[in-house]
Amino acid sequence: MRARKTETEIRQEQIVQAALELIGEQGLSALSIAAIAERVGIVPSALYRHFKSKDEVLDAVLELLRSRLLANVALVRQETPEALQRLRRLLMRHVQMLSENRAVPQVVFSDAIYTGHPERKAKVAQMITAYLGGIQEILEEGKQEGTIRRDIVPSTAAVMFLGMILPAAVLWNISEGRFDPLVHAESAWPAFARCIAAHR
Amino acid sequence: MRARKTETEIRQEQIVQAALELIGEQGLSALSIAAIAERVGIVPSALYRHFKSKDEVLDAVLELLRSRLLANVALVRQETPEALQRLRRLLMRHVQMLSENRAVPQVVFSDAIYTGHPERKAKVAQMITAYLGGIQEILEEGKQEGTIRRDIVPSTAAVMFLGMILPAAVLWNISEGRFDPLVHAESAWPAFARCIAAHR
DNA sequence: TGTACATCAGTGAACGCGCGTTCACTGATGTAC
DNA sequence: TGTACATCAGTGAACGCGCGTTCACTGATGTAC
Repeated sequence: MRARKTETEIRQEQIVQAALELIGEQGLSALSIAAIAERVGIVPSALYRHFKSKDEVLDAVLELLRSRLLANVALVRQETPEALQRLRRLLMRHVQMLSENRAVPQVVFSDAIYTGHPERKAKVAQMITAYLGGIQEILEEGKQEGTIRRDIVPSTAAVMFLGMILPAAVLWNISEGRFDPLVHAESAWPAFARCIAAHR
Repeated sequence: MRARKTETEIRQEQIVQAALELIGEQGLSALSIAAIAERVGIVPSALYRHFKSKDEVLDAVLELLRSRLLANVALVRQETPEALQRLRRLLMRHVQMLSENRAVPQVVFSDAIYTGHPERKAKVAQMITAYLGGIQEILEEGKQEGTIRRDIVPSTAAVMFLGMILPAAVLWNISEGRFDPLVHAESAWPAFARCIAAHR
């Protein structure tokens, strides 16, 4: 059966979305042009009408993840002015993003996306650095407000913040969903907050 | 040039070691039988005198990593009796292990080692669970000693402990070594310790 | 309103490369006599 | 001490499979007249 003819722009979105889902389900290493095409409902060679190569698809996937990741930081800044509240919400948002989008950690962790592509590795590095930068900024502001301890080093605390998310993502992935990142985040947050909050 | 004939037992060790190094340098997805053989100094087909398949090599690599990882926990228990000191040393040991052995995170994070191999995924899961279990035990004992806060949930704190290591490993990897896990660990530890230590 | 034409996404066959794996053969090493 | 033999690790050629990619052709869709 011949697939309905569809504009390139729409097909590109469908392709990136399909790739994202497949990465989340089976990991990046199992991602193939054939699988993407099948999910979109076209034949593998038809995909090349919309992307020049598999690499271009991966770049587009990366770009989508980047925008979603950084959107969370901006969103949280708008939601509430207080540093600790912002971080708490960011944590919850991020953890929720995980369950909706298993692809995030799969891509960040994957070596396949890097090897032989230094510029792509740099892009992921930049993406994570930007995210950490956002967290650091919130921490800095909190220090000035007086809600965050003075002796907290923002760059360290930002990485520790990631430490509530990354291991949870790994465990969730490896335990076939038995480990619940949301439960962990809710349990870890009070300890983390106590750790960085100024004494009342 | 023909390679010197060598006992299977020795060659197996060489092969596993070579695989471990290659994974650390280039990632699991770039690991090939040809590359392993070249590093050992034999021809690809000769590798099959010592291992039945690439999967068997990977299993052996995994087993080696498992034993090294868990050895750290046992070692630290012997070194010192006090819970906080044990954790501190475990952290330092683990971080140092990272710099000597980039393969650890590469394997744990890789999806390629799992896809289509549920029993191997289970093995990694078990390996991480055992490691976390060791940390939990130390925490439990610390609570009984009175050096660790009563309201700390050991399972949560154990995952947070991993949170000082995993993100550091990712950042180290992605930043091409610019981010230093050891520096991070030393900066993060006081905050973590304050977070879980009982008030004096 | 109807017809001819241009555009471009979809198709299936085929190609080529990388890579794990097999196999018949080689030759080094240790052992039996 | 010397010779014949068994064992088994090493070799290179070849195979087959998966997968990304190309290409000539098809046919749906929208536009010009």
